[in-house]
Amino acid sequence: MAFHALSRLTPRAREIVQTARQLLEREGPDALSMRRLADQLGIRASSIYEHLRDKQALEAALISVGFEEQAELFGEAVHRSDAPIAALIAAYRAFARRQPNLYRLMTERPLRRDLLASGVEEAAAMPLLDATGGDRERARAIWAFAHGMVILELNQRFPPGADLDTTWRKGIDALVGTG
Amino acid sequence: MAFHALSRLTPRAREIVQTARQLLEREGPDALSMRRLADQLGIRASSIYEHLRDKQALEAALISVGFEEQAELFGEAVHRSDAPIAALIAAYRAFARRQPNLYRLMTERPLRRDLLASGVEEAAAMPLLDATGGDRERARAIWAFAHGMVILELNQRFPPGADLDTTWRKGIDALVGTG
DNA sequence: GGAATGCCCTAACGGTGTTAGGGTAGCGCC
DNA sequence: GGCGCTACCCTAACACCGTTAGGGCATTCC
Repeated sequence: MAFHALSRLTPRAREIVQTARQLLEREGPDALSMRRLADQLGIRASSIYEHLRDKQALEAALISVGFEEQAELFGEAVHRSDAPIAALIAAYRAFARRQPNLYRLMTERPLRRDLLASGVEEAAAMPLLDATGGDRERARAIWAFAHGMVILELNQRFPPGADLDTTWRKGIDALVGTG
Repeated sequence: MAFHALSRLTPRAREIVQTARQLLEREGPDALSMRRLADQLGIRASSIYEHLRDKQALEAALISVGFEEQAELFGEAVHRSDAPIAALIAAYRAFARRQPNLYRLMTERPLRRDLLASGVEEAAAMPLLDATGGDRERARAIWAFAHGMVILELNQRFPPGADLDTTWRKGIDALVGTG
């Protein structure tokens, strides 16, 4: 199911995107260059353009995959639990920690929505909207808190000793109320 | 007072940082290259290295200035208002909207604290800690929410019609409680 | 056999951060 | 007056980046 976001790509393009993902996550954002990626594939950088229009398209494909996986993970979390919001938030944090570089790529700049696989952004957002009973305001506030916590944590902006589990819990309690 | 963060730099280095700030804010992050900056100054890129160790040092100087200005603005907001947290959050949002590129630079990656002017990060964080009466957990949760809202807004991640003023208000109300 | 498709190549362009090594104008000091 | 020092700038080059132009070579299909 995780390959649907790439269904419009040729098989070779899919391979390239998969390799790019491993490269990004294993060696960090600076390693995700067309030349480094080509090295990894055993070809020259210019050959990549035979399969993907440019680097933006590559990044959009990676982001699409990320959204699709989020949709799956978050939907599952909501369904499995009787405290759906807390479960979803835990899944959100886990996603970011497991693949911090992909998470950064997905959030650090405005999205090129015209390059994304259609529907993936909405699919990733849906479980939270479900969990809040369709309350968009609350969903947005919770999302903002979760993203803020995740990215400040990834960027090591909290003091070393900070008890972030407690901060998460208190923040969620406040924003969810009796949800 | 906004120049204290640069007090360890030579006068020429200060000029370069000021020019860099204008360039960053007026033409965006891609414009902040050593060559573009040098053009703006009427010199060659390599001459900049006479005054600043490298680009990281330049960015650290910009970030230091940003923290110092935040400290001043946030401190003022807290002192002027009888709803200090709400006032501080409004100032936080205003800072980010007025200089989005500097705000991004300040938050998008882990800080090189060894390169910052000493004390500026703490000075910027102090007003919020004051406003929460020293409650670090609450301060962190509020900060995470505020940063999340700001950066998602800057990155245009909310739907076009979203009523963000309401989201801000509800989020703050929930996190602040009767504060 | 001939055409089309898929995939890769070399070579180059203009951009990036950065370094090595050299120059020159102005100032204080003997 | 001349010496040295400081502040400031220079050219040339290196290795990297994304990207394009133009060419080659096998496999597949008619």
